[in-house]
This record gives sequence, C-alpha cells and structure tokens, in this order.
Amino acid sequence: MGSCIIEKFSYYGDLTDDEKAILDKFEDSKEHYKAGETVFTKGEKIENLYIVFDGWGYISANLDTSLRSIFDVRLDADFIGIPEISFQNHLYDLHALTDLTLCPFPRKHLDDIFSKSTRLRDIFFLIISREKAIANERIISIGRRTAFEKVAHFIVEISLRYGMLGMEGHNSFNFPLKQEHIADLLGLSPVHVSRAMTNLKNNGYIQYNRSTMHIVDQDKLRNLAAFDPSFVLKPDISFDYSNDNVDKNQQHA
Amino acid sequence: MGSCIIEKFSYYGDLTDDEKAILDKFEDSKEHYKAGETVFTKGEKIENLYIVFDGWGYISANLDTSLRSIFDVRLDADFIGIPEISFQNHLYDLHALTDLTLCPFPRKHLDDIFSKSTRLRDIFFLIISREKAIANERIISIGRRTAFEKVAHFIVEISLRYGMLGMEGHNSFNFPLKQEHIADLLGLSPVHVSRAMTNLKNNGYIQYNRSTMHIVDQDKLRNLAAFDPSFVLKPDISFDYSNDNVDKNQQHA
DNA sequence: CGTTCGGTTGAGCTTTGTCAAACCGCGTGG
DNA sequence: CCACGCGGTTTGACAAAGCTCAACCGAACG
Repeated sequence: MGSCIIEKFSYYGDLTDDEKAILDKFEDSKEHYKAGETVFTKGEKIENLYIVFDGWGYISANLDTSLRSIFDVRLDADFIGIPEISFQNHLYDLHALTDLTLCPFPRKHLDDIFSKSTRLRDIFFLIISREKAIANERIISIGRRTAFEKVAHFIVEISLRYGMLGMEGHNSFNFPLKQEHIADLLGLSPVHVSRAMTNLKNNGYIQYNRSTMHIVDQDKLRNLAAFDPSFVLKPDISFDYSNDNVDKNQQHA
Repeated sequence: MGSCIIEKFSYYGDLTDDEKAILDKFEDSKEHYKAGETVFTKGEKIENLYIVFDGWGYISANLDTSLRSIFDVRLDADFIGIPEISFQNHLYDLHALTDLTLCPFPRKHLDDIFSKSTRLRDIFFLIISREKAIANERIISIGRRTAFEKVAHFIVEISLRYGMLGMEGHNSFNFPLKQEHIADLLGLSPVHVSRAMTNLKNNGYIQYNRSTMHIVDQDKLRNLAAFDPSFVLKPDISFDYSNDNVDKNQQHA
C-alpha cells in the first residue's frame, strides 16, 4: 500500500497491480541518516539492499589513510547493494553526503521478485545494465580524458541521472558534492578539480555556488566532454529476449 | 549432453542433474574467431550472450580514432554480454586477442534459467557481483594508483582470474596482451607500461617474455600493488538470502 | 638476410600533484 | 552589529608523474 519501494520502483516502469502486490510484501520502513554519517562500512554483514528515497550518498573505498576512491554517487531511486548481491559482507563503505533517507529492501524477498514476475526481474537487469554502463563511462573518463573533460563529463552525467529523466537533462540541480568528492570520483586532486571548475565557469559552460549547479549550455558542455548518450537507458523498459522485435526500444539510430 | 555451456557453467559450482537439464536446452555450437578479428562492434544488434570456451578477448570503446579504452579482458569461462543484457544493441566492441572460441548463450532461454532454478540464477548474480567488483578495482587502480602499482595490480588480478582458481593464484601463465593493450586497460601510454614492466622485472617481481608471465614472488607483488583479496569470489557459491547463516561463506575474517 | 612488429630507452615537454597562503561566505558568540 | 573562526575554494610556485617523439633493439618470420 504505497510503500516507498513501490513508489521508487515505478520510476523504472509502470507497474501492474500484480507487480505492486509482489513488492507490497516489503516492509514500508525508512532509515534516516544525517549528512556525513556512515551507513555501512567494508566488512560489515550485509542485511539489506536499499533504494534511495531522498538525498545523496556515495560508495567509497579507502586504500590507506590518505587515499580514497569513490566509485559512485547514489541519488533518488538508485539502488544500493545490487553488485554485492552475492557477498555476505560489504566490500565498500556507504556514506551519507546530505541527509539521506533509504528504503531497505530485504534480500529474502528477492526470490519472489525473480520467480513471480519476469518484468520486475527485467527491471532489475535494466538497473544492473545501467550501472555497469555508468561504471564503464567512469573508466573511460578516469583513464583517457583530461581533467577538464572529466569534470565536464561528470556534470553531464549527473544532470542526466538527476530525477531519472530521459535524455534532456536537467540544467539546474542540487549539487552538494564538495570538490574533494569530485576529486575522489575522477582520480584527481582537489585543487585540480578547482582549476577545472573555475575554468568551466570562466568559459561559460557552467555556473555554480555552494550547493547548486547550473549548466549554461548543455550541447556545448556535452561536446566538450565527448559525451556518448547511448549508455543512458530509458526508464521505459519493454524488451524481451525472443529477438523477434527488432525495432523495439532501439538504442541506436 | 555435455554442451560447452554446461562445462563452463560448472566452473562456478557443481551442477545437479536438474540444473544440467535446464542448461542442456542450449544449442551446443561454438564460434571460432582468429586473433585480431572483431566479434561485434558498438551499435550492432545483440544476438547472444557468450561464454568464453578458449582464448582471450577484450571489450573496448573507441573515443576517437586515436583514443581507445579497454574495459576488461575476457578469459576462459568468463561471460560476455551480461552487463548489456537489457540493451538491444551492443554498447562496446569485442575483439579476439588470441584465437578465440565462444559458446553462444541465446537470450531467449534465460527465462528458463531464472524461473526454474534459483541456484542457476544465483550463479548469474555471483558472476555479476564478481564483474562489478573487478570493475571497481579497476576504477581504484586507474584513479589512485601509480603506473608501477597499476601494472603490478593488474598482473595479480589476471593471475587470480586465470582458470577460476581460489586465492592461490597462478605463478606462471599465458599472457598474450601487448603493452599497448595494458596501456588501454590502465589508462597509461604504451611506453610508460614498458617502463613499469621493465622496472618490475629488474626488481625481481616478475619475469616475462612475449607470451608468458611468471610471478617470482606473489606476496611481494601483491604487497606492492596493495592488493585487496576480498573481492575475489570463490567459485563455490552457497549463499542464501535468509540471513540466518551468518558464518557461511564469509569473505572477511 | 631483410622486414616487420613489438619492446626499450632517452630527451624534452605537458599535465597534474603538492604545499602553502590567501580568500570567501557563513554561522557563532561577544 | 561586528569580529572571529571554520570549512571549503582559489591561487601561485614548484615538483613529480606521465606523455610524446624519435631512435634503436631484438626476436620472429618470410
């Protein structure tokens, strides 16, 4: 009955009543974390998957005391824990960047989802595909783009992920990341992130202040970042595995 | 009846007769590619998943004519295409590095796997988890390690992936990658890879020639690379989602 | 033998990192 | 209301890591 899991799951596709009934077994609880708090750390036992209800989190690993790597940021309706689904213990840390509200998603109900609804299962695979595509783009960024391009690309990525839109992208959005986080996401030093961002600002690509980002010219920014739109999956899934429907939901022209 | 899919799937866990029966529906065909050939390219329609039967392949993207990024290398029993499972068209290219034999894995039979056997489905999730963990380690490497450490870490990774072993790691193995490929995997230039590798050789970490790699001292090399063993999943899966069996298959001490 | 392909080496250059100081907005307490 | 301090950003000077270009080497193969 209107659980937050159903609400957030709906972002990925309209749900039938049957599908809602399957999801409705999940407890409708929320967990709240203050900005800066740690949700879990490496090595802890995995209790749940989560869906982000509100706020920003980030997934990170610490190499030694000084070196940190951030794998990804978790926004509204993003899942947390799917890639760790067959581990018993967390591999990474999850921190709340802003105040963060999560909907726990108990693993023990996953059997139901997978056996009772091929469509819900497909949504799961959609999410997995999407996340792997994002990870691959990050690998390209970190490995082969300049600092300037890395930052530009990341801003475009967030503008697209924000609110699960299609391809248009938000032009103004909440952006609570500190430059230190961007640095750890992109494999840069914080001061170099600063240089890249002031550069983007001075050249008319973006405007920003402490907490909001405004993209002045999406096309110009995407062009600079050599942004490839094909990895962005539309939330409207309607694929099947039969290979008969060649023209359905094409990703490429 | 003894299809290569059953053979390779067995690497991930002993299969019951029921599970084998489900997999036995797959055609037992093999596709052969010569070293250097292209298996598929970005934008092509996705026909199959694959399992590697023999040889090495690599998954890459080209940014422009000069810049290439390699996401991963595909070895014996690795799957190809799982992260793209909800796309209609390929996002990346697959090339044969050596002569390469693949077992096609038609998507239309996936429904059977997921609905008829929770265990086969769990093996799928094991694979997905493992691949995401490998991708995350690559992100750490590219973003936060020195060239020397990147190369060292990559060699350790391959020694562990080779042949789906547990934690021991092979000390001598076939290594057909050119330095150019290592460069594209790790975000380096080919000449810098050369420098790093001769350095590793001169300091007694490794020996190698055109096609084989020998790790002189695993511990020393892992130590240098700050290698974190926790991301390596044992092929013996026996997890469940009930959270009752706290001590089973622990990843951390 | 000569050619080709990949690997190695050196020199100089570019990008990015490091360190330290200055700055800026904002909240707090006097 | 102002001074202060704090956290985060910016700037500058310098150092280091890695890149590019070009020459050279050496094994494999015709």
